[in-house]
Amino acid sequence: MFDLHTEADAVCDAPNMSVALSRREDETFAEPAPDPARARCTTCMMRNICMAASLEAGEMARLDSVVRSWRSVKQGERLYRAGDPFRSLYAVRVGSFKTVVAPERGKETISGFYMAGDSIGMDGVCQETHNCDAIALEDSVVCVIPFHQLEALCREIKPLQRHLHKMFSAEIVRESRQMMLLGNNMSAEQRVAAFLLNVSARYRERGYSATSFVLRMTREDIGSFLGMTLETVSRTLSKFQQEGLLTVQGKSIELLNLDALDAR
Amino acid sequence: MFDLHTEADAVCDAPNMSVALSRREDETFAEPAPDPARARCTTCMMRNICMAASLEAGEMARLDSVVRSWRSVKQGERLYRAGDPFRSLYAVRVGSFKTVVAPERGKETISGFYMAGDSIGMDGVCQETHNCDAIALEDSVVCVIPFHQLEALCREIKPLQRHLHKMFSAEIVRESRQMMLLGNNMSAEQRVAAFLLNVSARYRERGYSATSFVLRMTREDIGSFLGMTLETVSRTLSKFQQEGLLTVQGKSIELLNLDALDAR
DNA sequence: CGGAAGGTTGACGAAGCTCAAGCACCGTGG
DNA sequence: CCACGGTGCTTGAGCTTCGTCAACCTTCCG
Repeated sequence: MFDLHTEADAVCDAPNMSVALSRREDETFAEPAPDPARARCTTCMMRNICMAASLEAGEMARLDSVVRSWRSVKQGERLYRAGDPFRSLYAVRVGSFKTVVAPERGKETISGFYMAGDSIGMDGVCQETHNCDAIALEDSVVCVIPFHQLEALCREIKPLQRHLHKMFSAEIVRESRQMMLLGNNMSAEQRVAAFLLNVSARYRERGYSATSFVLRMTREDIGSFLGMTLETVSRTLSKFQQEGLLTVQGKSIELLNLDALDAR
Repeated sequence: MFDLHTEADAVCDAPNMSVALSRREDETFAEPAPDPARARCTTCMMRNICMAASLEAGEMARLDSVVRSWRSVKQGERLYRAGDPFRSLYAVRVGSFKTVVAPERGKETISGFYMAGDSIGMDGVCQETHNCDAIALEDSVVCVIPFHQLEALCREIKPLQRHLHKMFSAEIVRESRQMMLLGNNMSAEQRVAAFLLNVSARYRERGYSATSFVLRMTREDIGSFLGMTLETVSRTLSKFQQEGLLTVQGKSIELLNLDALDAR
């Protein structure tokens, strides 16, 4: 039921997908029997932007043997919570997630949005404890990548080690860009425009339309991510619509003028 | 001139240090002759919070053999610039740095402050190009850690690999905390208080006073880092002083009530 | 079909930005 | 030694943007 063909379909149809997935991850379970239906990097649609990127066939097969299980997470459910022990990285196979950081005092903040092909959980390595909640924005599926095994493999496969380091570093760069967006020399309009262009670019990378897409998150999520209120997000989108930069209908967005958005 | 004893002195006297350091890094130079005066992790005051943390003696010696050179950077000079090819991580041995990200358009932003024992440059891994400028806030010295060699060593020394991954992850966590601080549900007062407490804690970790220290950066730097103007930083500090939370005299700060600051 | 969650829009106020003026500090050069 | 200029810091006044509060609408799902 999850062979190459239907898997490809599932990925392509990700936004509407609601296939019932019954097999659950059990990370403490020692050595599950080989399962022809389990995750396979070698055939995954996301292999070029995921952990396996730039590996040769033989190396990818070895990675395959580490990524033995996947897990399905329903909309609104948590993949992990802050404080959970860290054991694995997760590669989003289908669907999308938000990560939420909650300070001791103060309101919780969305620290990132992740879509198919992105990896989640790297924040957990340093204290061996997850540092945020990861919540599914829609019904989703992730590959489970046991971190100790991945580290062991990285000691043997240089390109995999290199790739893991690049993933860590890319997350650092992504966050430092986000910090720049939040640093108050950027107006609400600039932030929303930058956010839309970012989402657009990521859809494009994945082969979807760069100009017409559905935002999986709420206005409140966007506001939290961009450091403003949901009202301001809403007003800004309305204003952009009035100016003919885009059309917005609830969560559906159509960008009409990427250049003008970029010029903000 | 840079043996165990004077090195320890140099670290302790970091803020006032102005020793003339003449030997420069030459990363392309293949195999410099062993130099008794070069950096030594085994005897470095910072070894417990730096790259070498948690290594055994033998392992540390191997790391030593990779960290063969250091580089001195005068106040205001750049350790590297955005766009420079990435080859090495740098561990701050003496002094302190700020990192500055500049977008295509828009004002540049301070993305971090780094003091002795911190490592800089992990943002460069993902594109093999530095992603920000690193500028010395005072006359400083860094250890040069050629990244390819470090990766090679990580494939052999598991605790070093683990430590490198934790450093990456800690940088991610640090940035996501900073993003939370910038997300606008925090007032200027809360941000400044959190900043001061953060600096305080880092001085404490390094054995300096947690309540009395000199800020090496300008008000403008702080403002950029915290997402506000230098005027607001100045006003906030003045207000804290009026309320008896601290005394401020230019760059010299004395914290009088850590708990009250924390309660902001 | 009804209720809850999410989204839009308006009115008002306040936090913090901008602009401006003046002061303190420090290294340089006469 | 002091004068001087530059950089950084402080403080004030007015203004703008965006947050807050509130009312109402839309959409979705059980």
